[in-house]
Amino acid sequence: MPELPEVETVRRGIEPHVLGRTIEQVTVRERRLRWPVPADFARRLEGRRVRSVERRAKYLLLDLGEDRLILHLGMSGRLLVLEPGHPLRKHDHLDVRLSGGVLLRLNDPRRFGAALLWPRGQASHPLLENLGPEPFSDEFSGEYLFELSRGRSAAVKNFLMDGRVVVGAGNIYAAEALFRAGIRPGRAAGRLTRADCARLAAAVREVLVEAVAQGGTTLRDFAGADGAPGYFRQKLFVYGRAGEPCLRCGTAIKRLVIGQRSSFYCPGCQQ
DNA sequence: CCCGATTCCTGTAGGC
DNA sequence: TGCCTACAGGAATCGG
Repeated sequence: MPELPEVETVRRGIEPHVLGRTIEQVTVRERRLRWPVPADFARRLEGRRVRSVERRAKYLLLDLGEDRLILHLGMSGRLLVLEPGHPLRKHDHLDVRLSGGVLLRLNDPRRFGAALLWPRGQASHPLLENLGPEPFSDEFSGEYLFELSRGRSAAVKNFLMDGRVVVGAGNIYAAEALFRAGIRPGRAAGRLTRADCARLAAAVREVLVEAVAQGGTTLRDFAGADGAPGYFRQKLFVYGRAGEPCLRCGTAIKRLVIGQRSSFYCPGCQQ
């Protein structure tokens, strides 16, 4: 389930292999991703040089000059760096062959991912224009969370996972950040105190930094560009641990459904 | 604007 | 062994 740390891990994994290289051939085997891959996708990529590899929220952005390539891994997407001619596997939807014998391959069983183009002439892209701040930016702070959450009745976990509030936190890291901040996931966002928000903003940054350092979290599907799993799973305090003792206080971790998603928390550590 | 429910999709796990 | 169902979830979209 690629959240910010997983996408950043993929970005770091592909950057040294694709930066500065020229796209020689593009193969689209399946256009039906989250949105259809544009009909002229291959034509607009071929011959372009990769000028930068960046990440915004959970999107990968490759600057190709005339266009920026937007890639999203959905929840089962993998972006692998391979050698040309690597055997095809099921759900290998997209191949980008670059100079120097590099093959960038998108595999995505659930097809929630996306491969789109953002023409240079357009100032913004609809998918990117309403995104909130990056969690590591100065804009994202306890005070920011406090002000934005006033009057909001939504559960703080949903608030945290709302990309208009802050980007990058999905189900796993929202749960872990709330644990570290000592806040129950079902609490109304508007009832958080200033101190709660300060701890929460710090916890979000902390958990994401640590997860990036571990190469992300692999539960089942996720792999970096080299196919290796992430190791943050070993550092999860609550996610997926319903019924198990809290690593901090020993109380049994509880699971409840918030916003149609499993949520996990420690009744002892979180109020 | 805000919020909750629904929707897309396939692999996997659990029940019988 | 095989069939069925529930579940996993990023995030757009829709209805209230």
